Amino acid sequence: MSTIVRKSPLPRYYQLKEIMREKIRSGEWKPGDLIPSERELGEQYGISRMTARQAITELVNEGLFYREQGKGTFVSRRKITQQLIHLTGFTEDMKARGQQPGTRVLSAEMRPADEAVAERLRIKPGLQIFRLHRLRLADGEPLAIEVSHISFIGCEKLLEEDLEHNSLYRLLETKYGLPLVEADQELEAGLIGSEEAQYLKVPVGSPALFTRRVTYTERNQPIEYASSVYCGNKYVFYTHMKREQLLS
Amino acid sequence: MSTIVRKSPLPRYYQLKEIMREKIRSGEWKPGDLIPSERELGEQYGISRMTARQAITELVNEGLFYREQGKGTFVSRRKITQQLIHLTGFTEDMKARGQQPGTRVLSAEMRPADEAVAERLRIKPGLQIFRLHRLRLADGEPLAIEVSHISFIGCEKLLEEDLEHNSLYRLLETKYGLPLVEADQELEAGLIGSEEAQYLKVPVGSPALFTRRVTYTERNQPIEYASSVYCGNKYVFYTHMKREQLLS
DNA sequence: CAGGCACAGTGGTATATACAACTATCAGAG
DNA sequence: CTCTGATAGTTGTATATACCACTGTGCCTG
Repeated sequence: MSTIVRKSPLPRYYQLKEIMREKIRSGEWKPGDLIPSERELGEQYGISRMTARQAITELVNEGLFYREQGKGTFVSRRKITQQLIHLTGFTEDMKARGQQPGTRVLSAEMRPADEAVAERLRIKPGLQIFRLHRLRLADGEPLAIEVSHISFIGCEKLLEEDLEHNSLYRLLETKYGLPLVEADQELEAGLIGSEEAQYLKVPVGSPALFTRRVTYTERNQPIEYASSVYCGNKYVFYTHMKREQLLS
Repeated sequence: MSTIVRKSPLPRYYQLKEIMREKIRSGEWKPGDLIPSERELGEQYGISRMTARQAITELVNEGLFYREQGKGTFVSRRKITQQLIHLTGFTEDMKARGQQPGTRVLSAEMRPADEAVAERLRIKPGLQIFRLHRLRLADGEPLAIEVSHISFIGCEKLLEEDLEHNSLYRLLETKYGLPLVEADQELEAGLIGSEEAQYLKVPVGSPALFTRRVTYTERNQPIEYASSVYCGNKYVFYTHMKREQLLS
């Protein structure tokens, strides 16, 4: 069992968060399970109840747990609430769900934008853009196919990146200085086609969730148009909605 | 100035949250402003630093404040256009899309909550709840089937409402005084089953978009659990996402 | 003048403690 | 049998305290 140490550079509540995340990932704690009480966790790891409580509270906020007064704290059945109104890439999304993201690059190339893509990226058709075709895995299993079209000055440098082990979004934001501010996304139900069926290892005609997303950097500049096909029976999209703004 | 009292039924940190919200609403605290320190707030309102900190932490989580270590806590600069994902019922949703909503009530009854529903509504299994089964039309064409489970004190009065010509959400908010504040929704791709196929007039095995939604009224009290099946080829779900950003 | 250091103020982490509110269970009274 | 009350265990709220990490200021030294 992992232990929590004083000397570690990381705070104790953070260490406990990671330990509990791992218990979910590994399946030791399953959805609906009652987890040990705050006092129990504190005692078990040699930290105070309030510190354990802080770790739990943050995971509750992230949607991994829910509490019921007088009864205890439980592992969520739905995995995410708040977090997903936030724009996340596949990598971040999977981590938030407690699954291990994986990627296989099927192709990466520069090529001219066709009309549909050009319109979404607000560029002229025929301009050279970076096109990335990836198979996405969760815990090693094929989950989705994603085609990204990226357009910015110098985007051909992406050809030299290792996109199997790096998050595209993280790269854009850190190395290329392109903050991803917001995105418009469409979701639609459909059926798996023959080409996708091979990659995803499911029968043709299985349910599929199609998503199309335009991601914007600063000044509402479109930078990516991505279209994905998720296996319908392996992926649930979560969203959180608010009725009215708290502030006028 | 408002004060925080011990006798109040509401917790102190909650009272302070409301006070600070009001300061933002009223313009006393403007975006970018430095707010008083945790110690200062505690002293000012006669509560401990940790209690003040809890109030601030929750407002940070809600995006109203951001903290900078060593400097202080500031009012967020971000526009409050955050709530781009509006919580809407079917009626409002269709109107926003420029289509004519229609409804056929298939059944409306009181009956005991099964385990799955009870958990989502955070009530005990077996409690009597209102169950509404509706076929939803857009411009006269069948679009979706929706089953709503509603639980609040006096919900049996809904049996007498005309729910073919009134929006359920509007009724709850206006007549029953139950504001619908937010909702968690799941979306998943699937296939149309035989029963649904008849109502929706599409072949069995057509693509379908399944949604499950828990709607909350004040104080995070779940009030409705609705599960819907949309014809996959007639409905697209739109969402707008923002990236969580460190403002500084 | 330039650089460095001390200091005060801020949020960040952590503990110990106490009681309230709520839930489930069980024993006992009626 | 049913109802009541006691009880133990849970999360929820609240306090007091302590020290750490980081930031800005300004004084002091070189």
